[in-house]
Amino acid sequence: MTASISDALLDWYDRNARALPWRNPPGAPLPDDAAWPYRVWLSEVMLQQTTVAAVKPYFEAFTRRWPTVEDLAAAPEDDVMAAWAGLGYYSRARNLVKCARAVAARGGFPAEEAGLRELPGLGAYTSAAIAAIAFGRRAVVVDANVERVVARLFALRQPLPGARKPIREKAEAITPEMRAGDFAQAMMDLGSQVCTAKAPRCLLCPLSSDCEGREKGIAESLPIKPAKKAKPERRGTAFWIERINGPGREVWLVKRPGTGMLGGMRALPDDGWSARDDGSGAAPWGGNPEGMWAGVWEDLGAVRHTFTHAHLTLGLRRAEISGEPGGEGEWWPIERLEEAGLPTLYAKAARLALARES
DNA sequence: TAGTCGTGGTA
DNA sequence: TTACCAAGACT
Repeated sequence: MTASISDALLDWYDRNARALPWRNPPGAPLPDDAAWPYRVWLSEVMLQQTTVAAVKPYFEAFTRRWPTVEDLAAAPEDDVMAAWAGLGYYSRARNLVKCARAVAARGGFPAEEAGLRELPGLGAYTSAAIAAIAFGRRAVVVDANVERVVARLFALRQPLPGARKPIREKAEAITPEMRAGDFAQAMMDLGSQVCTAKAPRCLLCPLSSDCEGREKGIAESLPIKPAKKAKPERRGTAFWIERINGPGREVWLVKRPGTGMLGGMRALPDDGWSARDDGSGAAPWGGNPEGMWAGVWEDLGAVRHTFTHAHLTLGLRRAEISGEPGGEGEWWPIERLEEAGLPTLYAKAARLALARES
């Protein structure tokens, strides 16, 4: 019975696999290409908590700019962070560089799940996925799609996260010896296109005749998840400091601390807002906005942004100065602001500031 | 274990 | 508009 589940799923995958830039066609031998594990690894890291549609342009840009893991290992971390801007979860980008350098130093990716698991940014899911997809190893690959499909297939009513252990056991039981990589990707394709979180399309499902959840009429309600906490509302202020330099204008950018929210990313200076606290309203280099440059501030309005665990209303104030703002930072030509790699929050603020200009 | 950490699409 | 959520890792 368990063997027939993987057979039915692989048959479905052979006919319905999505064509993706990082994907080997179903049933095809592993590519004999030194960059193949690199491309699998890069795609898997990018796909962590991130949709296929969002990843595609970043994957194309990264592989065009850094075709091999050695190229990425040699890149300045700042360049990689800037290239990652907009994709979110920026600790992934920091770990990406660490991992690339570790892999380049050891002469390639480990082919076994245990070796992969020791690399920065590779947890249980990603190491299993790379072992199976890039190297053809039998590995039990469990992501949110697999959790959903398995919970429904076996009518597992226990709520998450407690259900993780029985889910893993069931996933282990249906993972085939051969084509484990295709099987993993088939489970994820099924979860994203057929066995979806809302309104599963059981009529199209190759496993519907095996599905206990469907039989019992509870598939759509599974897996049971804990209620989410409400996001707090936060307020903060960012500062758009501009100067004229020759023919062009420049804006003062800072770099955020390496850890925490938007860690390591370029940003506008702000008043110290965080997911836990409102900002002070004061500029970071000392004094309140009415002090040092009394009267020079122009109120540009505010942008809204939602993070994983907070809503933020970020007010924006503008000043044009001739000296230096003080503190660490750099003047950045506004003409080339796209290249600064601002995360989306500050990209929104920049659009607001520039919409008010000229 | 539970909290932290982005973003954009969708209903 | 709001709430959910997507190929999770780390602490």
